[in-house]
Amino acid sequence: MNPDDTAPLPPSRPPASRVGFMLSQVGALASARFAERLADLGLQPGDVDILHLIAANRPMSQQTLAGQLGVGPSRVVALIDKVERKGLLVRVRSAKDRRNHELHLTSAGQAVMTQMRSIGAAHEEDLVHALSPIQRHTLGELLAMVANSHGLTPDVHPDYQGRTERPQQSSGPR
Amino acid sequence: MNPDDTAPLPPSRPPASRVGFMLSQVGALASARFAERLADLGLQPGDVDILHLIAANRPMSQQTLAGQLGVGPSRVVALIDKVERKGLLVRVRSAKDRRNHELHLTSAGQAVMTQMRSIGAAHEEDLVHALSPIQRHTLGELLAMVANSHGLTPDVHPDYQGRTERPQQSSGPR
DNA sequence: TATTGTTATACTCTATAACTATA
DNA sequence: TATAGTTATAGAGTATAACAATA
Repeated sequence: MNPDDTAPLPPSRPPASRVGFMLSQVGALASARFAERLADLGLQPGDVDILHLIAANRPMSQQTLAGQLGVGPSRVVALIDKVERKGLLVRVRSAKDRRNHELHLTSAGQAVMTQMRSIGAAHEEDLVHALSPIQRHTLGELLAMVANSHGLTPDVHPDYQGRTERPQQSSGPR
Repeated sequence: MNPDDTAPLPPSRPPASRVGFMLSQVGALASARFAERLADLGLQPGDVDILHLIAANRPMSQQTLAGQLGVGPSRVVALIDKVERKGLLVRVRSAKDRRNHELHLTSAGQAVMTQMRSIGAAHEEDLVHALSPIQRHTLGELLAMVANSHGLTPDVHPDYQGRTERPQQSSGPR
């Protein structure tokens, strides 16, 4: 099947009028499937965001992390406790300012980030296994156009911000 | 720009290798934007699921609704209380079996469902405004292929089921 | 006095289990 | 005894405010 074919589709799935719903639906599937793969590594989705942020900007203070995540400092305490208990990061008192906790990835934390790249590839393959390479490319390009037009950046997932306002998760239109 | 062009993309957005992340990202955006529009009508995303289910299969008992939503009967009580307080549905004792509550949409509830169709169209237009009609069609077709290949049905959004297992919402891979 | 991180408190959401009224 | 719906209870998650250590 050629995705560029402009011939009308069978009425079971009206295409253009339900893109919003399908995006919401397939996006939720993608999130859920990825969460399952993370669980195999003993990780939760929120853990990944924290590890990525620290890896990209280390060492990082808890205040800075709170700002990046869009949550209050008190919540960061529990969030970090959890990941630290898994041995993926450590808090070290800053020598320059002893109020400050520097967050560092452990070697186990770095190993996990390497593992995540391979489960990401497997996730990708599972998700779009029904599409040909050209179709995958096309889908990626169209999604990037939509993402860019709404100011979504390639690296930031708006999960934490969305959790601030209720209701945070939604169905799409029917 | 032609989405079928197989030429390599600029490296800022590797297309095929990050479709999973972008699906999760754009899907979350679609859900959040739709939730905003619902809020203008005084509705929350969960309300919509309930109204749709009752509209499709009325009258409905609370037990049946609980089964469809994948939640326990006690939770349905609060869920329905909220929508009933908004005047969109009513509970009526069944004459045949007086233990049973039949759930019916009110005329206000039916009016809301009509309104939802128009906000759905506006939502759609906002979401994919950056795409040409042909590109929207292509995106819809590709998403439908992905959805069908994973057994997603055109009318059911897996939100409630996902809430059962923790963590329910997730980031995508980076 | 201001700032970093922590703890205390209250509030919401949800699941499980007891309860009632019907059958 | 079994079933539909309700209420009671307990646990998790999170936001706000009070607090201790450091600057």
